[in-house]
Amino acid sequence: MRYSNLFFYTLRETPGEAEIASHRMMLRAGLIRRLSSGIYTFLPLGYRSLRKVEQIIREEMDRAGAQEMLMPALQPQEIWEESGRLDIYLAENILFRTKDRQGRWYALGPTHEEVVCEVARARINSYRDLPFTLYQIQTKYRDEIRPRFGLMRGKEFSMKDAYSFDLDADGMDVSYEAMYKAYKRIFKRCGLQARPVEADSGSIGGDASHEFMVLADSGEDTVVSCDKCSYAANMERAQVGGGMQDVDPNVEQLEMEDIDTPGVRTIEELTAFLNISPREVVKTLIYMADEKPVVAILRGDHQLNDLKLKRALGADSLELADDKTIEKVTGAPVGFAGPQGIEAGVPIIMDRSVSPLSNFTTGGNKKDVHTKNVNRGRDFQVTKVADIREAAENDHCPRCNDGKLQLRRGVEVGHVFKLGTKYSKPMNVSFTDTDGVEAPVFMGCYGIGVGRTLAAVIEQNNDENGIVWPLSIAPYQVVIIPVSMKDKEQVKEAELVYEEIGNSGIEVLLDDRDERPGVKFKDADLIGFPIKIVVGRSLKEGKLELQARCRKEKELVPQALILTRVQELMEEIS
RNA sequence: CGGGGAGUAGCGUAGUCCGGUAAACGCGCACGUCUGGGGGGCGUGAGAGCGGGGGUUCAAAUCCCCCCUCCCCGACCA
Repeated sequence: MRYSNLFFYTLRETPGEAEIASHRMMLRAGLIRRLSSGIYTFLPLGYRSLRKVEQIIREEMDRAGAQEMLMPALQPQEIWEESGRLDIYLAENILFRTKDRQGRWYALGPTHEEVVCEVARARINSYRDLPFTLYQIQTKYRDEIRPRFGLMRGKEFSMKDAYSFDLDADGMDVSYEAMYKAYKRIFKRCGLQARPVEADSGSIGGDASHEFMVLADSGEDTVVSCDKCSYAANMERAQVGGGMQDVDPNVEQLEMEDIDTPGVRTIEELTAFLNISPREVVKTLIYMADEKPVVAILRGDHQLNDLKLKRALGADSLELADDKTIEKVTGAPVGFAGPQGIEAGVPIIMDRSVSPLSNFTTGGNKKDVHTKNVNRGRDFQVTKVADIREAAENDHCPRCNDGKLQLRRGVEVGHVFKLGTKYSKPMNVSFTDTDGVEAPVFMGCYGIGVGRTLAAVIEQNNDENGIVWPLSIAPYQVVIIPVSMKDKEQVKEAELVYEEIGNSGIEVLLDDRDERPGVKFKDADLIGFPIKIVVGRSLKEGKLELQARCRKEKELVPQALILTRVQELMEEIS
């Protein structure tokens, strides 16, 4: 391809809409263009890279034994009723829906569990028909609450989604493992450092799941990892280790005492008012779990993790209680709750870190009053002790003895789930086993955000001049720049090299624009082609300049050797 | 949806508080010219009526009302 024929543009200045590196650079390099919030056009250069990511995914999925198919984006609403997910998705307002001329409802698929189940059950009769794994690369539609960061979160986005079907849980584990391994290879080939972390399965549901995270400051998730062992988890799920010591029996339990704390509601206000550490305070939160009030208590310097609380309670829904409920449960307005004197029958869930505390300060369950020297056992009883707080920097690792937890930001590029029979039961995907008994299949589902992966690659591979594409997914592998289009010798040589390299199967772009050299160099760096050949002043000595985008050094290569040297360099940087 | 910010030429912005009579600047674009190894110089020129609608006023980018769009922080997810 010649620049003179290429549909592209680059922007000198950063469009105001872009905040993070990948978004900025994709706009500046002319890879994508926004049509509307969360909706993007892939321009030719960006689309080439996107297709390369897709191709890597295809190769690795096929290698893992999965089979590609293509399901419809437009889905009749009935199948969503059948799986029982329609209400949930409608409540979340995430579906793009439309009616046909007959008034029937359709949804633009936000995901494809329902459709794939419909397909699979048509085929599966006997245990002999299992196992298999299907996948597709499809555009998904989700009315996201907040699209952002360019390709990172869109209303329309490309996703590879795969679904495995197995006889039983063991089979499912094998399929899961195969996908897990394939994912590692996919991200590695894309030039990404992605790390699998334990994850919450969210609205897709299911038992176990891992997310593949790319560490980046711009990431929307927080990744918790151990500095000594391999433990890593999404903040949503991250456990907290450390001993669960009990109260020191030698500490004398002092008399409870009320303190007047007018207008003091938050932990910050309280610790400032009393001049004590938040570690000596117990914070009391009132939640509604499945419509019933519960009390959660944790140390003043900790944050509650509501997903963990929800799991500890085995609840389906969990939300903060409203002011009215809080008054009813504690007898005081918001901000003065304490575990002592809670309404009878309301369960109290205590975070493990509260266990060793004695004579602590907490809300007095009266307006403008806090109470000190509160003690568990004497002053209140807990229903359950559990790990319900958010992990914090330097917390103990839950898996190894001496590790400390670290918090980093990450981008979720892939997610693998063990679904079990969550969809196969309602969707009636079953088979007859060897005993002639009908049983539901065990499913897994496996997603990769294709565009998001592309963005993550740029997030991880860029410098002040632009993108530094890994060879595997660069829009073109090599760019040839004749320094002056007025120099006939340079132009002639550039054309020859362009032919030679192109004929060898390498993807090459010739910058035949009559631009000043600085412009050509800047564009090449911004778009980030892995290899650059400059035909310039050294041509007089019969030499060409060769440079990898990811390296500082340039080398002079005799004309006759350029193809060989390019091939070697490609080998070196891949 | 709650909180914060912003819509002025293809892009980046100034002007808005304190209304004032051809809407400014840089980049990009076109033409000419000098140049030709990191977004070059000089000159000439085209391009917006200020997100949309309504109102106030002698006069509105600027003040008031309504609406739309975009970005950032939170809940959601690949």
